[in-house]
Amino acid sequence: MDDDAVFKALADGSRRLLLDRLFRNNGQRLSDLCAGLDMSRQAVAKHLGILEEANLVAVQWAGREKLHFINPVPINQISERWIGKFELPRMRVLSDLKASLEKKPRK
Amino acid sequence: MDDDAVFKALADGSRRLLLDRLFRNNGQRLSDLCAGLDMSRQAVAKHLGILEEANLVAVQWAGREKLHFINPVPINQISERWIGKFELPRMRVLSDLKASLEKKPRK
DNA sequence: TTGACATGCAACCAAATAGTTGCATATAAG
DNA sequence: CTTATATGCAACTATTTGGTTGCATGTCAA
Repeated sequence: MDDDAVFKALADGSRRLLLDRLFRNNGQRLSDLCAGLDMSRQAVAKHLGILEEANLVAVQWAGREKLHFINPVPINQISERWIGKFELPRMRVLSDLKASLEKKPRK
Repeated sequence: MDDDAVFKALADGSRRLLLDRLFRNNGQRLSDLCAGLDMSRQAVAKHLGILEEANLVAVQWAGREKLHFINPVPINQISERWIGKFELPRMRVLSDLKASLEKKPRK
């Protein structure tokens, strides 16, 4: 329900990239996710922590390895609750805009 | 196509609130949008500028009044291109997670 | 046990962000 | 014309954020 944490987590490109990677290959370790990322392990760990905090990533320990799994639920919630709000009446809004623009002379 | 600007714009609660307001009542002036917002007019103007930059808000001048209109297109693009990516294979990912968790003993 | 690997924690730093205030400009109204 | 309204621009500030480094802890393997 904390959509603020989700939106903030999604605001960073590195974090979106991490989600992309987990999407392609779920259940990776921290050190796997670091590979080729031009930033330190600790930076990646922080990003993953933020994603975890936003409940976008779930974690499972296996011995000394921390496995990361993507959790699509919060994204679906945003899509359904907030984005859907703008999707559904899309045509109405666009036609309102068109009408408003036509109400005024072009110049 | 600049999804980074859109995500960053959506990351702030005040800006999401402004979009909510425009959704309920499209084509408002800057000073309308300031009402009751516990922040200065200039702060609101900055937020609207960021939304405009991200193409989430379109603007039409009417004399000395600047009217703001919500633009749902970028949100739809995100929803379709990026969020849809996680929505579609939702079941597969969740069952992967379930399988992975069951692979390890609970404790 | 010893050493290598995987991760966590904390302090620190630079850049970006959200907000402020003050002043300028343009339009509408009296 | 004068005044009030609607907005813009710019400088400044505090907080947040994304990143670093150094060191500590825990687990696997030889």
